[in-house]
Amino acid sequence: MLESAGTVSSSSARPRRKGEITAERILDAAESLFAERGYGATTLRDVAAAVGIRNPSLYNHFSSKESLYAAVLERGIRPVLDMLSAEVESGGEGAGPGEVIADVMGVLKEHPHLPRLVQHETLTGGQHLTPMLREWIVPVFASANRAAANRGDWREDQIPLLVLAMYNVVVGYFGAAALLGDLSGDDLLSESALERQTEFLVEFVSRLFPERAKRTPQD
Amino acid sequence: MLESAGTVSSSSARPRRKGEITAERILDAAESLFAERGYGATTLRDVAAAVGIRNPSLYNHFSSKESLYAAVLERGIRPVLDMLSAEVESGGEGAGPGEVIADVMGVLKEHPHLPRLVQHETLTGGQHLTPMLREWIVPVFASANRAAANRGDWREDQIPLLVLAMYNVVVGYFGAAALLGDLSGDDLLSESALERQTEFLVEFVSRLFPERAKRTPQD
Amino acid sequence: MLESAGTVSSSSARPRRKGEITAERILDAAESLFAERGYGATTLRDVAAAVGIRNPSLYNHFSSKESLYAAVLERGIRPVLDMLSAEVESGGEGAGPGEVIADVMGVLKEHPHLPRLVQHETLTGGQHLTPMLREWIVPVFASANRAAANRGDWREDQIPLLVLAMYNVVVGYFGAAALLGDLSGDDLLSESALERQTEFLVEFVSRLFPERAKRTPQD
Amino acid sequence: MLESAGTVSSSSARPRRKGEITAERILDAAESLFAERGYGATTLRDVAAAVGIRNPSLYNHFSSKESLYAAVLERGIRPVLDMLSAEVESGGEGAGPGEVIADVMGVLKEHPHLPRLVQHETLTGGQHLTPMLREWIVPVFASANRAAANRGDWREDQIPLLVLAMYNVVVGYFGAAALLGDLSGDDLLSESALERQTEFLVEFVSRLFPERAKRTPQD
DNA sequence: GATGAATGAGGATTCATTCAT
DNA sequence: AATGAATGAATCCTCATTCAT
Repeated sequence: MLESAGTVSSSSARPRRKGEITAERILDAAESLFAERGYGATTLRDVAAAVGIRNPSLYNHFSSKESLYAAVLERGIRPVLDMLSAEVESGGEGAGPGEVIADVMGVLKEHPHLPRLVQHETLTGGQHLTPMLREWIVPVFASANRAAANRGDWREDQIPLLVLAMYNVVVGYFGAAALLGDLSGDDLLSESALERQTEFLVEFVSRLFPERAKRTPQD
Repeated sequence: MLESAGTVSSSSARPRRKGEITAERILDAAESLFAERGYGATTLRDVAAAVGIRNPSLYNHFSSKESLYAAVLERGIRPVLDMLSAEVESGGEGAGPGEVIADVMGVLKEHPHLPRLVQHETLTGGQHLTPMLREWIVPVFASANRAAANRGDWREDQIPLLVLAMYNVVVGYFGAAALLGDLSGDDLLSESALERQTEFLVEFVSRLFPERAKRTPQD
Repeated sequence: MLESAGTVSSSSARPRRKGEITAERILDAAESLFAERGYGATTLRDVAAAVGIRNPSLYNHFSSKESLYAAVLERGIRPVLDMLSAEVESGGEGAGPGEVIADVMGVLKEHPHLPRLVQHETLTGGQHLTPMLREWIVPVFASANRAAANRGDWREDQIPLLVLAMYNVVVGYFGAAALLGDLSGDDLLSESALERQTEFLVEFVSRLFPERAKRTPQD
Repeated sequence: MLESAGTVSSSSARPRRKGEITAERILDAAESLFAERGYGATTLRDVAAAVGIRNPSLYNHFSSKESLYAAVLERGIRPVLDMLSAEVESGGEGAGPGEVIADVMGVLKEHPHLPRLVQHETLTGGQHLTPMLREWIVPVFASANRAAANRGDWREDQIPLLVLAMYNVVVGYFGAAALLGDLSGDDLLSESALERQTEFLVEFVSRLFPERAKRTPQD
């Protein structure tokens, strides 16, 4: 998931300075812990311990807990937004909802902490979302609404609810993974489980937008 | 359990003692704050302040933060479980998915903090869920699975994912209300918004289980 | 030790009112706890719990923790002082050190908490000893010094140290009972153990004041 | 272990780091306060104040109040045990009871808080004594018993009581010092007072084991 | 006489943060 | 870049005490 931070001494293509790599390791640890416990319940001591350094050393890389959190969100959310932007820019024409879902799942599979991170943030009102990130949410939602509206299958005033529902289905799966995994013994984040979920989601949207053909002819 | 706190003035069947009413107010405040911030990020000082008492007075009613949290979960989740149990006991025959959804939304409308509470709990792995509550989750999930399987519309191995998806759609709406309300200006928890969401959900499930008749040829 | 507080309804010679008996029970519980833990580490909640009442009810009988403590000391120390006074008043002539020791042990046997109580008090500098009690200590010590000096067996400047030593031997036995009992399994406060200790003490002092006859002839 | 803290100025063999010296000062302050008030009645705030640091800084050196207490006991009791062990190892042959007493007093003179510390601990049942320390008590007592039994002056079943008595005489002196000093104006812990007490104790034991020659006819 | 409720003061402990080294 | 030490603020919780009932 995180190419083993092990010995970096060796010759890497781009030689990272030690500090740089430490910052990265801090971000990794913080991402995991913030995702698990949320901002308020995560302590910098735990982050430092996970990295293997002492508490104050974090301040050599991030100026405060808030800024570390912002950096984690930034780094985590960026690729998703990039993907969605690309999707949007391409007009969303080629890609049906199934393809979009599959693409999203592809990105999330590589960043499995992100959805929980976002859910924590969402639950608490998104107070820590940087303004920049907040600015992204509205247009992404809007373009998703437009895309969905294009399908023509739903009443216009239900479109936002539908988008929200899809968001919750996708993101909620990751959020529930810990508890359900604990209760059932299955690992919902395993390679195969994620594949099954992706397949399920494609089927899921295909039922919600049944007549894909309908859209393109006259559009 | 919480007959609308409305007029406390006089002729009540069971005269509440002062402490009882305070305990209830503590539960109310705690429910709201725990729902907003989660267990770890909620401070007893804030709970006390919301009730209008001093911090140590909480301990006249609850022996610890944990026990207060347990009481909040207990009180909040009980009615939902009761409703679901009733639904299950009635064999689930009469009620189609739409009706169940509508019933669930009816209960949640009265306990709008509950879903966020449960989402926080879910995200953090449910460590604070009392064993009693954990015991409930599995059978409820199982019976939901059975009910969904009866519809015959989905591949068997997709049924649990479908149930989870429905759970996330229903619960996620409440969880996102704060952030979206903040961004869009709409109050997703208003009477009308909840009605719209309920209506949407009925439509939503009707698309996922399209041919209701199909199931009960001989029933 | 405390004639079973059980049902008091019955006709006692002196009919105690309920409150009176409660105060006594409070003193009993407090004596035991103060002896065990000392003043600072004993909580009124524990005292109340031992009596079977709620914390604030103590204030119907004693105006504060300090005054309860004073009452415990007062009640406990009084009989010892009385005995010692009597011993002193009788001129100390008839009684040899052995008899005095035996008498002291006889009293302490009935008040086994007292020595620990006094030791706690002594260790912390006796700040809580009521002035009245402090006033007693000096003359009792003085008369003990005189009695010991009369024996003529010790250098005069060693007399106070000798008295102190005897005091420590007698009182220390009770103080060590808890720990030694725990380590060895024996109950140092059992009837038989106390008898053995008394016998030992008589022997002990007889060695320290070997020539008892010496004193009386010409005195 | 505690090479007289005297001049810290400069040329010390092992250069102490600042933290090390602070930890030592914390131990000193804690030893004094625990000895004065016992574990329960001593607050970390007072310890910190005595050291001249703020309360939470203690946690940079000791992980909890309990562990600080354990460290105090450990550091304080160690030298006494070492001395007693040496005494025991040397077979106890050469040294008569008087010499042992004098040696013990020599050590305690350097650690005048220790006896009170131990008395507090003893009074409350020794709950805080680390298991390691508890393990020491039994063998030390046993070897003292053997040594005393060797003298042949006492009935065998009185030996343990005799050892306990001697322990109480020695330790009790320090415990009573505060109160008696307060009442009489003398400082029982002054150099001269301790010398007088040592001299007294030698005399004291010589009376309890009068005929030293008796033991070693053939030795 | 007893108690439920309330509370100011304080107790141990944690946390984010700073700073000299 | 890392850390040991220090700390103000805050956290959960306890305690002695009060007061209305």
